[in-house]
Amino acid sequence: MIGLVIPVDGRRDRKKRQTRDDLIEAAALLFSTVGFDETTTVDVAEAADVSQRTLFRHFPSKEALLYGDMDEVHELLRQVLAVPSPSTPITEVVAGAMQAIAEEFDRHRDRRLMQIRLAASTPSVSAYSRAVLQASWEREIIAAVAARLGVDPVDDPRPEILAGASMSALRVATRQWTAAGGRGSFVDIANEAFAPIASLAGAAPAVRS
Amino acid sequence: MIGLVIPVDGRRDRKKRQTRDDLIEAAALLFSTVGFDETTTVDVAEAADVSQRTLFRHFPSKEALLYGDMDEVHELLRQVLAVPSPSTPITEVVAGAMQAIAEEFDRHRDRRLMQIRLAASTPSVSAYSRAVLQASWEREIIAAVAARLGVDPVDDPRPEILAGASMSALRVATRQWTAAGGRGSFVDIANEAFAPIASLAGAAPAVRS
DNA sequence: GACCTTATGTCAGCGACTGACATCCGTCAA
DNA sequence: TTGACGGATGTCAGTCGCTGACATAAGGTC
Repeated sequence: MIGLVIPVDGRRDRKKRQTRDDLIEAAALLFSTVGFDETTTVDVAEAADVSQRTLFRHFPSKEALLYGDMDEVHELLRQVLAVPSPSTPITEVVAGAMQAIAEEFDRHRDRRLMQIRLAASTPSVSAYSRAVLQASWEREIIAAVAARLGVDPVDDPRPEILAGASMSALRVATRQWTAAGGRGSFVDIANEAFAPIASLAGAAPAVRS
Repeated sequence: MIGLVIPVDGRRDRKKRQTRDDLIEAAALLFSTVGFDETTTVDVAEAADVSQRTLFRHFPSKEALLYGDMDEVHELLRQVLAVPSPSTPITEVVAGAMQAIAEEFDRHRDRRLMQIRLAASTPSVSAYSRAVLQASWEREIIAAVAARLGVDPVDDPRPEILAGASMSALRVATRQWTAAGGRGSFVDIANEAFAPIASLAGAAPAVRS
């Protein structure tokens, strides 16, 4: 009976969530079978049995629709990066972020592989992945590293450099993962790609002039 | 008379080049005064006294039009990164690339500042800058570093990590530059942002397992 | 001067995305 | 239960980036 104490989202919110999920699933199916550019947003809307206008009320763009289930990754990142202990080496802070993302990718292997493959073959998707998704993850990492170092990320370039390096390692890992046909643990691949950064502990001294 | 030996581009090529330049200049003026989103491609085409169709024969997108003069930067990069001496530390390879880009930005200060400001305020421009422009520079750096290390950039993540870190430093520098109102030497700002990477010489051991 | 090439104009059209308005249906209070 | 409110959706018309197809004009070549 405990669960009932919490007023679970009402029917309205559930229905909204449902159409959103329907759209994401319909898009995933069509994009992966027909192709991203070959599928129109009207196609997706009809497959989800809603109007195109509704689709664009739920997602700001066709690309955002493809990555509609990425909120989870962002939320995970935020949790993992929250309150980094002042004694934690910064390389471990970013390593934790990489680990969290990689584990999530392993958990949703098929979906993530599909998205990575589409990004590799479709320029607009690739741009969105880099400039919107990865950039937002990067900002989380920058904020966390800056907080851990006690510096202002606008003045001190180190948080952003470290975050950028990590995102590069992540991109290498995803490329290797798909090259291997998605076989094996992505966590392992990501860890190896991240190794050159992990081994930097203690490097990168202060740069104040 | 020596110059005449070289068959300078004929009238046709000169005219083509001219309309291309006209489009770039018309776009720069309109984008910086009216705004990027507020200016239509038809507006730019008319300001350059050509048809919209001609505009899209010269540039693949509105964003590419804004950055129509970036070929030079890419060409510069390619030259600076060509044939890195086997004795050059890799941090100096990327430092040279950063230096080349920064000097070019100082040479075309006003134009670059305008582009950076538009990227900071317009999402689609920001995405293009990151995912197309910077990504292409990154690829040049990756190739050069990989060649210098004698490794395959698909297997070894270090070239891409180093390139990604450099691009992050560049982004920090451009942000600091515009925050300072574009005053001062961008080369100096870029050098300082790059310092944490420059001081890594010798770090990042091999990662082969 | 005839012939091919190529840059440009014109036109029609597709598809992503948006504002405006109507409608329908949860929600909640009377 | 009912009725009022609000938010989710549908419909419609429109803007704008971008493209294919075809015609034209001008440059380059023999």
